[in-house]
Amino acid sequence: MEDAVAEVLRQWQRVHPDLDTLPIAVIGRLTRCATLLQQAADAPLTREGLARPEFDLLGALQRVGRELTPTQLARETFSSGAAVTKRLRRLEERGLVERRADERDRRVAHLSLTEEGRRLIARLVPEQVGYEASLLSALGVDRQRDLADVLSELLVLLEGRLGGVPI
Amino acid sequence: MEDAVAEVLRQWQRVHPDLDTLPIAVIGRLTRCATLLQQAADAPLTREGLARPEFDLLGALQRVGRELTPTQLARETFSSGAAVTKRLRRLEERGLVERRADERDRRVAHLSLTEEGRRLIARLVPEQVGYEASLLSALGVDRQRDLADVLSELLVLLEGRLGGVPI
DNA sequence: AGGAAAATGTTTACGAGTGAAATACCTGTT
DNA sequence: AACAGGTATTTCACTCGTAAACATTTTCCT
Repeated sequence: MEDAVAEVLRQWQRVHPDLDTLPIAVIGRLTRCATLLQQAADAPLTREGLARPEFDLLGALQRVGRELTPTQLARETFSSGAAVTKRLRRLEERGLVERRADERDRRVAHLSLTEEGRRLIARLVPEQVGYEASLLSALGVDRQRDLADVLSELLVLLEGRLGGVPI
Repeated sequence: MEDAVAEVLRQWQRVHPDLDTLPIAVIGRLTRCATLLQQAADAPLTREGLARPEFDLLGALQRVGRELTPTQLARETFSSGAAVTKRLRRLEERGLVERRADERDRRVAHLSLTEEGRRLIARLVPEQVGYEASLLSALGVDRQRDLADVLSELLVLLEGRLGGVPI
């Protein structure tokens, strides 16, 4: 069985016979897999009325286990400050996240999960990860580990090259 | 050297000691790599005032080597019909793509590259692919092939499971 | 102390994608 | 011929992310 990118590679090869198509094979498949996974993997979230970026934000608060400022949340979820502001508004309105003012520096806010947010995320994370595992299961655990390892290598290189995240 | 996801995995492990984090290792890294690559890899395109999805559309016309209808373009670029409509409007305004009416069925349109579009894409594709190759080069060609192979396996599985594209 | 510079967070204007509805057209059946 | 049903494409209303501008507050330097 052949994937959807194989035909694309053949087409490019025919039009540009001298072109090295390896980058397309890697990047094309990477972005395609990411798109499909993001669509598919969000089913448990969507049932709870959460979008993936909102889930990521809640998850960040859960996994670091302490309050975070909006800027820290932006770093932690690899997103812009403006995006975090918008997501926080929705999550605060839903009562999943609460805000505490810093008494020393009046610019900064400290965000934490409410009791309800904690309950939701504690229930949702195992469900979500389990569902993701089932999506990947056909690949076999060893093959998944191979994939995670190569991707980790690539990630180090990309983050280094593109000006990694300074602390 | 460690990638940005490794710390996230440790944090989850500490909060949910019984959680199998392999799916996060795979999917988290996959989406993070895809994001970084898409930001980084678009530099040559951006210089020409093209967005990635517009480039993909032009590329599809170039590599199949014949006219395509909007619906075929949507399939070919994995996007929705509405998105194709919007992109076509911009590309037609820029004179890179032209439209021919079907004389038999007056609903359908046939899109093709203009001479200018052909010139642009013929120049841009080798430049773009070369730039992508340089982004990946630190990984080594063999490792890139490994990656492409696992991703191809995964893609087959995902496309099969998520209701692949019937002809 | 005092003002420039930097940092934090929010707001704003805008562009792009989406699903659903709308539009226009074709095809087959009666 | 007429109509039901299906297809191709566009439009619409909406959501979300972004970059840039903004307001506020702190820090730094002299």
